[in-house]
Amino acid sequence: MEVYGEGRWHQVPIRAGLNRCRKSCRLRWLNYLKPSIKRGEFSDDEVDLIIRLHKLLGNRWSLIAGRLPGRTANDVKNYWNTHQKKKTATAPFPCKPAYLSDGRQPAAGAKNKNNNNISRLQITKANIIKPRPRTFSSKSLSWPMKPIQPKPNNIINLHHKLPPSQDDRRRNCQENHDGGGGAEITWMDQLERFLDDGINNLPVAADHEADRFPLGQLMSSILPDHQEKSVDNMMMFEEDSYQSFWSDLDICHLLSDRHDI
DNA sequence: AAAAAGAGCAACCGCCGCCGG
DNA sequence: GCCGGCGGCGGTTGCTCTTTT
Repeated sequence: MEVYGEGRWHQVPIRAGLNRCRKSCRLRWLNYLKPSIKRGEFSDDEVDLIIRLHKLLGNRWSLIAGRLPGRTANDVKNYWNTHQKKKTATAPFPCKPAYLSDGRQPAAGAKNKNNNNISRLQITKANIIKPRPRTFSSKSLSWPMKPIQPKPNNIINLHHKLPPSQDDRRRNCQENHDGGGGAEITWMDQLERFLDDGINNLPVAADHEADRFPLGQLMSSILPDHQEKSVDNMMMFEEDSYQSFWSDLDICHLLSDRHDI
């Protein structure tokens, strides 16, 4: 029996006679119809994990959902937008006040053109870094903090520690299968290990200062050539270097680019 | 009981990177 | 190098149900 669906979504609406595009079918399957999807309320453990992962990864819903068996990115996103956003909305950090386009704050109960509550849609936006998945290349790699220019070999080292490509992993598997390779710890293994072992140590309501440690730990675990201390030093260099580090060094891309391998 | 407001969630939209021609 | 098709993602919208007034 031929199978349509994952990998062949364009066939699904045709075969099923549905007046839907491939993307709608895929979304419906992934978010609702897939048998492995877990319904119902989030458990305390799941909520705790979401908070910790969101603290670490930001709005990378698919990545967060990947650590929650049976939960979809949409579930996690909806949960966050409806439950956690309310909680963080009152916190002084990292949220900033919501304003209308004219600079005023929305009046209580104010509606937009779609009759939706403005307070719901323009609720204080968390000041979260939003890295986009991007291929790591010599062109895209930039170093953010001018006072500490990396030595050229730092960049080289960084490249050497990039997550392996699919071809690399295939090669490694083949080599290991052929008896040529040892028990190599892959980049993804390191991330998995960090998430499994280290995530529980992340402070949920940590202040700005405490945020630095797990990131430094993560950095040094992914990029062993960088000493944790130096990573922390770099991050303390500027007031908002925490942001700079994530956005400009694009470590999130390292985390996200290959998570589906 | 009815209207208004709030909340939850599935679906839509636009953008992105990858890949093959 | 360019282009089009594809899968995938995050942000946003709109519908529906529930709660409040």
